[in-house]
Amino acid sequence: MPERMRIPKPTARRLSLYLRELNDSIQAGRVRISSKLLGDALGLTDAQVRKDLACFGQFGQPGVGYRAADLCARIRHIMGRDHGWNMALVGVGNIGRAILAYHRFQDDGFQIVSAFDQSPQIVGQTISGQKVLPMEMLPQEVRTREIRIGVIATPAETAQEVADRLVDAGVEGILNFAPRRLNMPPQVSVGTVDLTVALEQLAFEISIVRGRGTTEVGAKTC
Amino acid sequence: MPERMRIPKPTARRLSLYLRELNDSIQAGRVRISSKLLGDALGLTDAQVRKDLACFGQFGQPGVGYRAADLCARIRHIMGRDHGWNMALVGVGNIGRAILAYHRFQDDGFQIVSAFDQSPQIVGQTISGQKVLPMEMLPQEVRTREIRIGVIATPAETAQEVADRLVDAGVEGILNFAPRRLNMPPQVSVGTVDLTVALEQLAFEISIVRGRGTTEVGAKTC
DNA sequence: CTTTGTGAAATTATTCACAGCA
DNA sequence: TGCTGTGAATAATTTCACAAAG
Repeated sequence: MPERMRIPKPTARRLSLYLRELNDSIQAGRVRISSKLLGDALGLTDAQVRKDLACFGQFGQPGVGYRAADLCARIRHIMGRDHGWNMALVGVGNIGRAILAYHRFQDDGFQIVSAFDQSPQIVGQTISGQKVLPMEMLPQEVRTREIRIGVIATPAETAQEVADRLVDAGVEGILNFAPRRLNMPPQVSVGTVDLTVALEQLAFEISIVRGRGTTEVGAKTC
Repeated sequence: MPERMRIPKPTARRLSLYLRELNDSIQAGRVRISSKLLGDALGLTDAQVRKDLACFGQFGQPGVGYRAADLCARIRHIMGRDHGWNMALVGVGNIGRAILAYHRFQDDGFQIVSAFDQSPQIVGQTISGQKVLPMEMLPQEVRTREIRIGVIATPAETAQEVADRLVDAGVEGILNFAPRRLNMPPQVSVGTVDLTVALEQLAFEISIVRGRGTTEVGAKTC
């Protein structure tokens, strides 16, 4: 078997789903699991699951399936989930507060260890156990607390500036909740959670499902 | 030019981004806009932008570009954004409260008009101006308030059941914040916002960018 | 008989490149 | 010249289908 390869982006997205389903299955007492079973639970074909897993080597047994615990540990390691990730939150408004209060993150090994806000009214308050710090302390906090991920929960207008400051401070990745595309150097990874986009996509799908199968102007078969 | 066609899923995702950028550009006083300009702002090629827009007919002028206001109106209509969408929120915990407080939704034409919770402790409270109702009132509210979208912000365990009740009540689409795949009839559209998946993808990308370009076991060139 | 791993085929999406219009 | 619309080429992803292994 060859050695180096590139993981398709869709595969990377699904990895997270495999991990969750695997955890649930193990919790439920399952010891072995087949690509069919995994796929059915997630709405994927068995072939898809096998192709995805094959990216990381071969640890299934023909005729038997995968050992759930092994597979799970393997994927956890691949995804860097076998250790914790310290995160800094910037922007303690509505969304920021929800993120601070959302303890599932902690359970999953992602911990917000520092929170920042630009507003003097908010700095100094303690919210969900986090004392909100002024932006000036960002570089120092990233260094001393080994923060690797920045979470942006500011309005769109300040998102790019905050992102730049996070990168300067040394984070390796950014999770962006602001409805704005971030311009970042390629060595910094960016993930986006955009509620408006999610809603608009949904509205679009609904509009298509019902009534006009397309637009009324008509266009070619793309 | 032919008449019916199917919109590629990636195109549907980008439509939302075009709309936002177009709004910003118009706000900034721009009257005409080219595929190059739009693409640069969003990190896409000009060809990509043109191909996407071509799905809905042709309204660009060679040598000139698109009339920003026209294009914007066109996309708004296509996406069903030329009218409001009434939504029901189910689950008024951390995430639910954040969604209620997130007034950007309202600005964008998506309005939460009813909120529900299973817990007797929460039912009856007024949160961000919404009186929380018991689940029993769901069908009636969906009917009388013309609710078309259900937003699920419950724990994973109850998400499927809530989804079923929303569908029974008559919603056409569901926005799911619970970390669980929903099994739905095909005529109901589902959008998912999954924070853990977003974070894990980010962690995965970071792990790959630095150090090992792949896993140490090595696999084939997928 | 079941299920993996995987080439080969099919499908889907993106980029190229250029004719034609302003 | 600048820019759209689009067929043709390319690239990426998924599905098929089957040999080999338990």
